[in-house]
Amino acid sequence: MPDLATPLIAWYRTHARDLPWRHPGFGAWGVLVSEFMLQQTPVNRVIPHLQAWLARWPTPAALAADAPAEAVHQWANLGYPRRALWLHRAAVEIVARHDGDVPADVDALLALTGIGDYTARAVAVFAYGQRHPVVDTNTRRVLARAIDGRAQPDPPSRRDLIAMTAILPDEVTASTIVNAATMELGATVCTARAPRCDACPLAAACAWRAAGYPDTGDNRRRQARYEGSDRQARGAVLRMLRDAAPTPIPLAEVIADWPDARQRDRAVDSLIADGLAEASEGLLRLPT
DNA sequence: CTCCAGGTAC
DNA sequence: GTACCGGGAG
Repeated sequence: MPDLATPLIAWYRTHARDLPWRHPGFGAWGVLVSEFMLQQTPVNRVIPHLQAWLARWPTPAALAADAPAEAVHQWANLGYPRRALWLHRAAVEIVARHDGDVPADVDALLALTGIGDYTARAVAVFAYGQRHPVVDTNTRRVLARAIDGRAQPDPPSRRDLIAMTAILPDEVTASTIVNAATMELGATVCTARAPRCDACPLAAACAWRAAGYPDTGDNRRRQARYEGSDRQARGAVLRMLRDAAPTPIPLAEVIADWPDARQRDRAVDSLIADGLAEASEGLLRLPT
């Protein structure tokens, strides 16, 4: 196994982007909120929303004291609005179970709503300085190329955590940097479509490069089309509720001009099932 | 068309 | 293991 940690650390020192959540003292709550927003959403779209969110709710207790509707409304057009609901639930759980302090223990973090393997370890590592493997889509791609010699990673699995652990230095501070540097490399250099291998600190050690950049196939899931999808319909319903909030909307007026009435009804029902909307007396509103 | 600091529930 | 969940930018 080649040493990837040393070149990653050296590269990160000079190439890391200056992102808000990387500033010392940003705080565990700030890190947690940023990680929720960064789930499937690019950095540049997150930053303004993150700052507005933390200005309004500087602590888990502040968010927990407001209605879920406020969280869904503040989430605006970030996408995957269940994350807003989950973040609110997590804040309530943090107040109930941890006296309002974001827990540092991975298992305690995993027990919070909306937090899985990635987010739990990201908070434990980046907010609390612990040594754990932090594995996101960028990390999986870097490891697939540098170690396995494959163009694209397999679908996420527990093996990813083992693979990442294998390249982490024993020393805690260095392991934190390697976690961040691997994600950063995947986000800015070892990208999915047009990697800049001439600028890569791992070029000398990369198995994919050594093999001549073979096209090893692509086992990733294909994303469903968005145009005309149920997701688009849900987004339209929720946007209407946000724009009207706090005023509820008569059910008969909810995206009344949507071309597919069946799909519109399905969208409303699924939003209610997710807890993102509530219906009563013929009116639809954000969750109270 | 593709991609994106994932997680949940079945 | 698979399906589902937004929206914007390239």
